[in-house]
Amino acid sequence: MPTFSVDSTSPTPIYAQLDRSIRAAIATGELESGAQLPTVRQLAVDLSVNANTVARVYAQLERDGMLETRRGVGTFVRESPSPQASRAHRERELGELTKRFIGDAALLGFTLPELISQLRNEEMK
Amino acid sequence: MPTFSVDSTSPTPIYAQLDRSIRAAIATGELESGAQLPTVRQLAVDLSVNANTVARVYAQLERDGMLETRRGVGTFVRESPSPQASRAHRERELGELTKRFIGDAALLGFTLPELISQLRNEEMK
DNA sequence: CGTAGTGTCCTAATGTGATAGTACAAGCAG
DNA sequence: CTGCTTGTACTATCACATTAGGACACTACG
Repeated sequence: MPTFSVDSTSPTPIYAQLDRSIRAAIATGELESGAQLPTVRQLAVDLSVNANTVARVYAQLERDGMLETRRGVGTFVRESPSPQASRAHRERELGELTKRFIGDAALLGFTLPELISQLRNEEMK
Repeated sequence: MPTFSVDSTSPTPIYAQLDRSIRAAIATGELESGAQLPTVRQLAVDLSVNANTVARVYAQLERDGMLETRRGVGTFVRESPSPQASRAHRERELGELTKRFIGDAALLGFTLPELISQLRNEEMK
């Protein structure tokens, strides 16, 4: 059972935090293909947020092809959640993402080795 | 002349992004003690943001003791902003950055180990 | 003095995020 | 079928973020 977390005091909207949490959980393998996510109502209780907020995140992730929902059954991780774009395109996008990540973290005073160990921590979760 | 940046398409409120940018600039020494910040109106133009939004961030940072404002003169970095106070803030921001990085990369189909090796490559440059 | 530049304050309007509550639709087990 | 659980849809309400525009207070400078 995955454990998502949101911070209701953060200026970042709850839906955005939950969206990233779920994407990250899938990316790290914490949520495997076909795994069932908590029900809308259950996750709402666990996170102390409104069920509508959870439902909208699930709906958005389904629109994005990450999840598959079956009415009356539950919500599951899709088999092939990553639609393959061209390799070159993906590499280029990743490069930009990485550059931005490093830049933002550098503004906070973090160095590259610290970022790597941070990702390792995520890997261990 | 520090260069702050905000992303109006991000779900994170502009005021929060700007707040973070300024704190980061001070924390990293990019903005030294006593340095003058851009004027409220000028920064608003630079960032394509409303002057009220900038003014409120400045006011908030002054309440937090980071800045000092002098009417009719400008806004300046306070002499001794405590570096310890920003540590928890930095850790939290790094957590959000990391989660976002992983989530965005997941959209491209990249997994955590791939991200780590990507950062390793950057390290070698 | 007058002027320009600065921060501050105010109102109004719009859009979004989050909530509560209710109701409906689809699947499964008895 | 009945009952339960699931996702979905809708209204209404509240709070906040952002914008526009204007007005005011203070300071430096000629």
